[in-house]
Amino acid sequence: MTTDRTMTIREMCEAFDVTPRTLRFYEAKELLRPRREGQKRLFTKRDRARLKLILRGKRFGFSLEEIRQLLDLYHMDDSQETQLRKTYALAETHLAEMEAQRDELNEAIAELKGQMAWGAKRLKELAPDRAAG
Amino acid sequence: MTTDRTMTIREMCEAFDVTPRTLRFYEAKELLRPRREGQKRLFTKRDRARLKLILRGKRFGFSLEEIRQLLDLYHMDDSQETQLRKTYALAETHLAEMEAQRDELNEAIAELKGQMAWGAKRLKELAPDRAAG
DNA sequence: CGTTACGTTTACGTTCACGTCATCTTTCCT
DNA sequence: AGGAAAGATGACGTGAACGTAAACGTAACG
Repeated sequence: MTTDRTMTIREMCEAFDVTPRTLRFYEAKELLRPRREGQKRLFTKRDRARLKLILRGKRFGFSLEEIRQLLDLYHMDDSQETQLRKTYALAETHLAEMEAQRDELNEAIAELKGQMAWGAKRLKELAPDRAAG
Repeated sequence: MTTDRTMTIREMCEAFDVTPRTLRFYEAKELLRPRREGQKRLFTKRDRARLKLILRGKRFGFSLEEIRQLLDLYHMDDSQETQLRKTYALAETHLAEMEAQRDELNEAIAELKGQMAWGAKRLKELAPDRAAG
């Protein structure tokens, strides 16, 4: 019983803090494929997993088109070997990108901390009594 | 003698792989302030440092407006204490964001590696002879 | 049985971050 | 002097990622 309830568009919006427009837009761009009950969209557990990945991808600065490609990585099912290899290769590229980004991010964090230490020192000089934080 | 040569717009473009339009756009948005020699822009070491930070910020998904705020962090000079405190507070916020992003990125990397391991296994089953990578 | 709430499609509007002309100086070369 | 090369200033165009408004369906509620 894997909490496989289907959700309405409103429920999705509240759960993920997005607008209906956004979900319909993602569907138009083929990032989501909710089932239909008549006209109405029904979002499954699978859709929720994909949406989670989409939003994460966005936070990392990937475009929706890039994300669309990436989504297949998490749904490599019974594709042909050729397709599977292509997908795998794409995954390697993106993995490298993400690791590079993480490393650069760590550098940036270190630099920023350095600047803040300098700022804290200056604040301390200006007002030795009131703490800096 | 800190390599403090000023550079023309073309030299900047080649050095950072951007277009003239981009540099003029950043200036219009007050992210850069090159000096002028008559009409012509002259980019100093300081401008180069700022541009580097701008491009990095972009890779991390910050908007130009956010980046503009952040740039002050690296140029906290002789501002008033009040201003310095505000800047410092902003830095703390951004630092937290960046650390959160790094952590999430690490998670995502781990997940992706997991998926790739699964894919590699499937490829191995399909063709035990040809290696996967 | 009206209206309120939720859902749909279609279509035009908007913001960000530039790209792409068109048109003008300034400068350097022959 | 004539002309290409580099730089400048508008002004309009563009792609991505939605926002927003109009017009419609339908299902439940008082």
